[in-house]
Amino acid sequence: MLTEALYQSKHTDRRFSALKSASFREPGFESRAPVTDFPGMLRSFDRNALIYAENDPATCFYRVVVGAVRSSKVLFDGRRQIAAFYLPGQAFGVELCTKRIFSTEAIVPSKLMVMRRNTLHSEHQDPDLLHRLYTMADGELQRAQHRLTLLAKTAQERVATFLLDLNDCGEAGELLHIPMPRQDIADYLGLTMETVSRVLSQLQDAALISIPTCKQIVLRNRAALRRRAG
Amino acid sequence: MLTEALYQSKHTDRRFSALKSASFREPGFESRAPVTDFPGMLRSFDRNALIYAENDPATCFYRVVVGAVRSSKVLFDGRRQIAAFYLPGQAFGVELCTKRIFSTEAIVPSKLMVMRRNTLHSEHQDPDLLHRLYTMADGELQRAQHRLTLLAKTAQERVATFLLDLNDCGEAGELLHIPMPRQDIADYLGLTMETVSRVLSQLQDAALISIPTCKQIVLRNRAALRRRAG
DNA sequence: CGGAATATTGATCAAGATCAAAGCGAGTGG
DNA sequence: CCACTCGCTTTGATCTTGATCAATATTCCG
Repeated sequence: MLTEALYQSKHTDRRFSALKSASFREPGFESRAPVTDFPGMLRSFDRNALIYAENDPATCFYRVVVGAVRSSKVLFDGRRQIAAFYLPGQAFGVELCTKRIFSTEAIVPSKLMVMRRNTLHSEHQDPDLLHRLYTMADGELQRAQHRLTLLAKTAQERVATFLLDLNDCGEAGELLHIPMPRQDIADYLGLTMETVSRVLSQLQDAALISIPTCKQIVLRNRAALRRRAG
Repeated sequence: MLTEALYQSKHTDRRFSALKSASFREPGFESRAPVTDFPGMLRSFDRNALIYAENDPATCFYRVVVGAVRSSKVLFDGRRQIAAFYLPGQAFGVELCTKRIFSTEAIVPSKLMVMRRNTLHSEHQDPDLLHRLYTMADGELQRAQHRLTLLAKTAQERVATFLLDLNDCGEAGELLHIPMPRQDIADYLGLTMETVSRVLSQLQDAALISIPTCKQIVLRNRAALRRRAG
């Protein structure tokens, strides 16, 4: 199944109109990074729309302008592992492989800058571009390796780590906007939805955070949170 | 603390003699990849010798010629997460970062090809080399992301995955040589030593593997093992 | 042969999963 | 405008997996 951006383009209009609906406004997820240095086409994706699927040829890479994206893989029996979340300003799909290993989906209605990779197979001609791709892949590697330490951590530590990481890549403020549902967080951390929810409640009881709505979390005591993150 | 290869060189002679001892012979871990295409110095490291430490400046990258290497990180309370193992033919330390995020150590007496990175900051001059570095970092990324799926897996699945992965990067034969102790496997998979040992025994009882000695495992039924790997 | 390090096996315990029910909130239609 | 519904979240009760604690067995050395 080919689901790369070209396929998506058939539905762009419908999706774009969906984007304009009132429900789209996601405070805290406006574009923060300059996108002008990233030539390509702007495309819109509905909530849960597939951006590319496992085994698709890797013809494009992407940068989130507005919204949020998850990359994931489903095991034979339905368990799902989320490999990464991408927020505005972050690039993804920069791996050098020809076939996608994870599929990616929009978590909320999102706008992505899409760049075709075959315009990049002139990579050898443009060491600068090559270097930038390498740098992006390297960032991805750093984050993946950082996440491997989750294997050694408890549920509390995993959730605390998640909140702090999300805080680092979002704005500096104490109010965190959580674009993804609890199930996504669970599949990202290797826990169940229920455990994530329980741990968040515990952290609230301990006055480390507060949860005004389930999509908003206030970090009340980042130092203590960092201590619990291991 | 600076522990890059230059520091190590002080001890090279002593280590090299250790390497020559009879105990060094590690069947199945001879050099399999050509190293001639990898200019650099050959250095020897004792068992458990530090190759570089967390926070060291990243001045070199490496390729295993003989032996086995682990890269790891220790949490504040002593828990350890192993990020990767490197076997003969595999390169490591190719991240673009300036400071090391993980430390690396020789698991058994090892010989490494060491290449200084500052000879590489002429990267822009050599797009071919840049491309090769990118390719290596990309391989590292693939493996790290693959390993993230461990978070969703049970102990049996983790151990089965480990055995198959080790088999993939070793020779084609059914006899697997395990250079690392059980504790390393445990810290790699996010389990305890005891659980690793128990699961291996279970797999042996189920006739999927046999364990002639604790450093040797025979894969008796790879298809079934793959099924258990999730 | 002997002793230290590493591995295996057993018994118990606890963290997190599972199963189940209730609560909440946003969008829909009467 | 309110009630209804559907999807998501929270909370509770119980169970299972893997951790922990402890003893024994191997292996690898000098």
